[in-house]
Amino acid sequence: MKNTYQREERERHRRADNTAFILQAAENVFAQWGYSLATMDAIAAEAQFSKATLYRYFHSKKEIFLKIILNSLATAHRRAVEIYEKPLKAEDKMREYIQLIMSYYKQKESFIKIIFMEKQVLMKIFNIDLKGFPIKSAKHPEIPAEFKTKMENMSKITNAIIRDGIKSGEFRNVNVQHAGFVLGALIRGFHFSGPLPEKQFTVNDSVEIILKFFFNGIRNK
Amino acid sequence: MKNTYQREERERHRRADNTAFILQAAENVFAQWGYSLATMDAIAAEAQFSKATLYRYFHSKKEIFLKIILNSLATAHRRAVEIYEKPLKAEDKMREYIQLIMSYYKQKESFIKIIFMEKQVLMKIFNIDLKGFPIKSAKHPEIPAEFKTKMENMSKITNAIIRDGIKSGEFRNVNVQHAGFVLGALIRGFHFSGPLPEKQFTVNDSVEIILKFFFNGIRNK
Amino acid sequence: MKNTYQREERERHRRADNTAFILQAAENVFAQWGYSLATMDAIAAEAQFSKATLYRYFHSKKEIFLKIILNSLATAHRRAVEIYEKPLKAEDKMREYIQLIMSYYKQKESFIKIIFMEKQVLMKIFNIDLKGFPIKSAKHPEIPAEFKTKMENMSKITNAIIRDGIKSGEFRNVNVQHAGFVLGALIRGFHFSGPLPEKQFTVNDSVEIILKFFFNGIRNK
Amino acid sequence: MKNTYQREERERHRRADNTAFILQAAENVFAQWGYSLATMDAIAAEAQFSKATLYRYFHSKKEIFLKIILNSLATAHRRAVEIYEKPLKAEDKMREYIQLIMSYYKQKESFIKIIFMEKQVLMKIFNIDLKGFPIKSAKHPEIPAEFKTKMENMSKITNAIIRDGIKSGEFRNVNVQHAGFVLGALIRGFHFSGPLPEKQFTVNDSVEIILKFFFNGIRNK
DNA sequence: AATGAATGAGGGTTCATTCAT
DNA sequence: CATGAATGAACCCTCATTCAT
Repeated sequence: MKNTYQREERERHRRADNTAFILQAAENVFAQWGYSLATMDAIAAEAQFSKATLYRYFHSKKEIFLKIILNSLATAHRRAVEIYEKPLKAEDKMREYIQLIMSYYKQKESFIKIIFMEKQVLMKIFNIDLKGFPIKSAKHPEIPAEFKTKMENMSKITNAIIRDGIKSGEFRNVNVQHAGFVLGALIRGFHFSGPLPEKQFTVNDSVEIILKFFFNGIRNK
Repeated sequence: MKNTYQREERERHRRADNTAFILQAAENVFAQWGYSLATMDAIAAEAQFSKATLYRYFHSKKEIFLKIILNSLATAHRRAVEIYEKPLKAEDKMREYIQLIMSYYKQKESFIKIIFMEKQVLMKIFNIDLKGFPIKSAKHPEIPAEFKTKMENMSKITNAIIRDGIKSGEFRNVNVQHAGFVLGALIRGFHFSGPLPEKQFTVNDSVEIILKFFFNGIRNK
Repeated sequence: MKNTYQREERERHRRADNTAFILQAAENVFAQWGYSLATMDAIAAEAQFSKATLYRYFHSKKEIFLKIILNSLATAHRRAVEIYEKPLKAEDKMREYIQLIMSYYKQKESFIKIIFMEKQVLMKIFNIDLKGFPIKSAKHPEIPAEFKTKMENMSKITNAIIRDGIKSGEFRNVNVQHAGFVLGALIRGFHFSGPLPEKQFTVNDSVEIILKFFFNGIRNK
Repeated sequence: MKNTYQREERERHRRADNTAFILQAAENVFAQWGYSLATMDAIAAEAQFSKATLYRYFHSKKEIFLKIILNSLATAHRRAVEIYEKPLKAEDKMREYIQLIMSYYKQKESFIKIIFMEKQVLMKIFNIDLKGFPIKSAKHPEIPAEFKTKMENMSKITNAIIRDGIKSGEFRNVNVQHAGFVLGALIRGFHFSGPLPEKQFTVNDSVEIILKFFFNGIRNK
């Protein structure tokens, strides 16, 4: 009896391990090639598994991609909350927050791209066709909601940091929504800096530049 | 209904330049699907031409894409120069410039996204393989240079406006390179605002928000 | 352990078998249609595989064709050497040699025809463009050399037989190069007898007729 | 009245001229590329006509090819008859005949190839499918007969020359059918000498070598 | 459980042929 | 008559997915 239980336990562990391992391999491949150009062959090779084995752990390429995005968002969100709860003044929270997001973007390159690409592409991945009808038996119909919630929560944290900064007198009494959006835009814009290799700042440099300008502006007083 | 309208549209172009028409159709498709997911079938359908006909006007999918990028850049660059040469003070030049770029991004739909997000694809299109060696008899060998130049010129204009503003005392003595990059990032970031439909600002609102924060910062003095 | 080994062995066999099987099917199709008119669909149908499966075994149509040519030449060459090394007088060696080549031509159906008739195609297959410059990253760059060598070796054997016959006094002191070429031409000419169904000799009849005329000529002395 | 007649005459002339001109252009293209690789675009370019115009003079690529073959055969046949009727001794007739055929082969390269290619390919061109049923409305159902007759007539002339030579005592009393076939094979074999560029004899050299060996054989007496 | 083998459904591209002026 | 424009049908090849062991 105990034997059986242990065996199952072991199995479950192995399965979980393999799942994580494959996801990591897939992440590498997606990061290098983007979604369309990444092939299951490449993922299988990276994971040192056979292609068919991937299908024992995931239903489809889409599902793998989805899992990675959601895992990824969950992690980022968790860390953002941790930062928010630290006993720091707003400026320092914001510094850490920007640092987090920028590293996150850098690390999760390809997914971030897809997220910010056109809705339709994301929806294609989500098995939803463009007229609004689900394509055949959509296997993950509610997932976009989960995705959406996670995304919104991230921006709520940004806004909260700013609001606290205003309350504490560190920041001017700016429109919080606007300021939050501007900060998000700055980070996004720094990340998606185009195909030209010049002007590549390190994460730390980026953070300081963003902060300097976001705090001070350029106007001469 | 849309069909009929498009057919008529095409009729009107009868003896005129189908090239432009196809490019526009392709632009729509690319904007919606990105490069890899866009098919020649889809482009043909959008243009109301047969797939084979596309090949009367362009050698390949790559070439179509390339033409769109370059046309697009050329137009934007021309307008940017016009603005720069207007006799305005820096703040107003900057306002017009931001307005131009934002409308341009909006008009070219999310097509611009591909430039900023699908580096791999872009390199494939430019006949450059990912290990850095050019592949076979590239039919557009100098085009990356042209592309690069255009892109750089755009950022030179941004920098020039800022530099002039500093000289005239309108702006603080900030690092011009950094300021230029921050401004570009702001614009890009505003445009690539992700799949969530909330917080969609009009172009004019966007411009004012960008200006306000870029000029003043959020720090309380 | 032994089981595993045997399984692997079996697998290896099956793979080799399939490869051979596909090559045979392709040979039939090429023989019937020539290179350009032969389609991968036809080869797949002949081999009772799906078209996609062919690409598990070969990279391209070119490669299939190439493999067939080289296999074919290698076999013929091996047999020709065997004959040459037999302890026979020149006339009998020549008889066997002619018989070999004719059966070989017959067995390889009119596939051989492509070698002798579709030079342009052959050069395309060898990744050599028609103006004489090699195209892109040729995957079989040395193969033409291998091919050429094999072809030349065949004619060297012909010449050797004739030279030996002259030395032994069986043949007149003719120009060896010319005689060898004439013999080769006779065999080719017998094989490529045109679309008219008449005058089809059996291999044996062909051999005897060739020998009779090649030895005696038609002049009255 | 006379005007009308002249106009028609002129028209007829021009049409005939254009036809001939296109045929010549097509011949050049076929000669260089073979049947499959030759495109209507290439023929149109060579003829300096538009592609559509070709279709005013011929129904299809096939028909063009067919016309060329038949014209070509007719010409060759006519010249062969002329030679046969010359008051020469058999050896000289044969020399001229071989010369004619070899030059003809050289000049009509690609067609000769097709003629000696597999029956099925030729039949495909003749609009006859492989099960023996004509494909749709075969536009030239009897043409193969015309073709066949011409081919047979050529070999009849060969045989006649040999037969006359035997009668006059110039040649030994060989089997005429065989000798004729051997001669034909020699010529074909010389022509289809494979993809290796070596051993390319001029027509005149070829003729002399063929004659020498065909007359004398290689046996030491 | 794991995997090598197999494939259906497309992808971009070409070309003989027809259409419309 | 001549032709530029248009296209359907096919071609070679790829890849996410399923099958069979």
